[in-house]
Amino acid sequence: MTDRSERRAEPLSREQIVATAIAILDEGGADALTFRTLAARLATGSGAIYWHVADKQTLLTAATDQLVAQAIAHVNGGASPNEAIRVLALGVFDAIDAHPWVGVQLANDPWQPAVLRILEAVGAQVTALGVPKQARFNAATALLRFILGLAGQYAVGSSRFGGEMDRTTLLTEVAARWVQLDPVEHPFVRQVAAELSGHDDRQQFLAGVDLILAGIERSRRPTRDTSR
Amino acid sequence: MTDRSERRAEPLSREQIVATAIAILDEGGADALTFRTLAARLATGSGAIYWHVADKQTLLTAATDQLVAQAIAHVNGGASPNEAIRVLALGVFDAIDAHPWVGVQLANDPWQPAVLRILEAVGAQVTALGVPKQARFNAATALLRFILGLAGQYAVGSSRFGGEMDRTTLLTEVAARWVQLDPVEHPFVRQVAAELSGHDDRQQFLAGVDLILAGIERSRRPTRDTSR
DNA sequence: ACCTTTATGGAACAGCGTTCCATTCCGGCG
DNA sequence: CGCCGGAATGGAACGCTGTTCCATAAAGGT
Repeated sequence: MTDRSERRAEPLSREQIVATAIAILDEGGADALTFRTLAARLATGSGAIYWHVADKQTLLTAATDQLVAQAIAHVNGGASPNEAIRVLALGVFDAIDAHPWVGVQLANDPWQPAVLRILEAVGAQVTALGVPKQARFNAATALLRFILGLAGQYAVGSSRFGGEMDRTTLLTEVAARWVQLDPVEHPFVRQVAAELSGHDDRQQFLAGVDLILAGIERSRRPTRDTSR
Repeated sequence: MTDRSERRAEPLSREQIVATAIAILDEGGADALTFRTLAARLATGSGAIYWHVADKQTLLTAATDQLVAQAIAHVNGGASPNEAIRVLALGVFDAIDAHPWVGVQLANDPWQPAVLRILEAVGAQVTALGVPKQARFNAATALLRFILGLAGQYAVGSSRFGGEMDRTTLLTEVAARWVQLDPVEHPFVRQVAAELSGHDDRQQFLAGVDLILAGIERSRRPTRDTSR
């Protein structure tokens, strides 16, 4: 335009932009982050952001990677591999629980750095478990897919209901919808609805991890398979 | 505007709209479907579609539900529960393989009818497996989450690369990127990259399912857990 | 002193989902 | 038979998005 104010006191930086993006996402969910709200919060124009960040996808990927990295940084305890995997999985779980938009992001781009980070950590523990080399990839990706499946599960809690209700009321509402389903077409879901409202997501998640761990252990010491 | 042509020969219907949406999605991927392209293909205006379909999310949910229903309709064979679960899982796998946008959709909304359908079918087989009542929910959702994790995995193959390359070249490209990673930070992923390009997604998926099935079976006949 | 590079921020653009509304037709009622 | 309310249509318009463009400004090298 006509006159232009002087250059900003504190210059923009990629770190600052990512941090502000995380703050907006935490406050308002996945939909709250736009380049305009971001620019407003940073007291700049949307164009300036593009000098530091290629596009929105890159920004989301960077934000996700940062939180996941924090979440799984403290895993290398001296515990057993099984226990390390539980700690690792719960770390990701808690990160998604605290920042539901991370779940959306993890589910939507399976080869982003954050996912690689999780796969790497899982793979290390699977290796430590003594799983033979050819089976490691399958075992690690099975665990990874289970964790990312959770990510999708949580995606809705924030995006669909806008973070306005907490997890318990959400589950109760879903359970209420499930009981009203057709008993002929959905007997199992109906039956299981009762457990839904009172259950603990964290515990259920851990049970799933243990199920896979049991499967890994069992496949390492094969017994006769009576089911085939 | 001034003059208005007569009413259309064949009236619109929800079924027709969903079918056309599926066709567009199959041809151009998730991004190809807009209410404008849809209206153009139906030879109408975007506004008319809203009389039959509430919004885009509803349309996507309906399209996904239809394909998933087809995919798992023929499962109730007389085979063993384990085998039925494999057939079921592979049915979903193949549906996502044939229509990658279904993967995106399944991953993004965990409580849509299509997901309920899968959970119901899985739950029925888990019940038939003889899993005790309290453990059924965990077992079924573990399988479900694994399948939905796959859904996310496939989401990118279509959305990021626009369906321009097939799965093999995509995997080769990912593998090539993985080998160039920092050996200190990503030893496992680097080591595993070699298996990635030559591997069979379907087989790996089935191996994961078997891993969980083994875990379910093992937890039904508990042995001493040496890992805790 | 100059000119290139880095950096900024606001305007502009194309496209999206959705809403609005004038219009058309059909079925039932007086 | 005439009419009229509501089902259905389709195109314009709205507000918003991610992204691009560009005039500007300071910093840095020579």
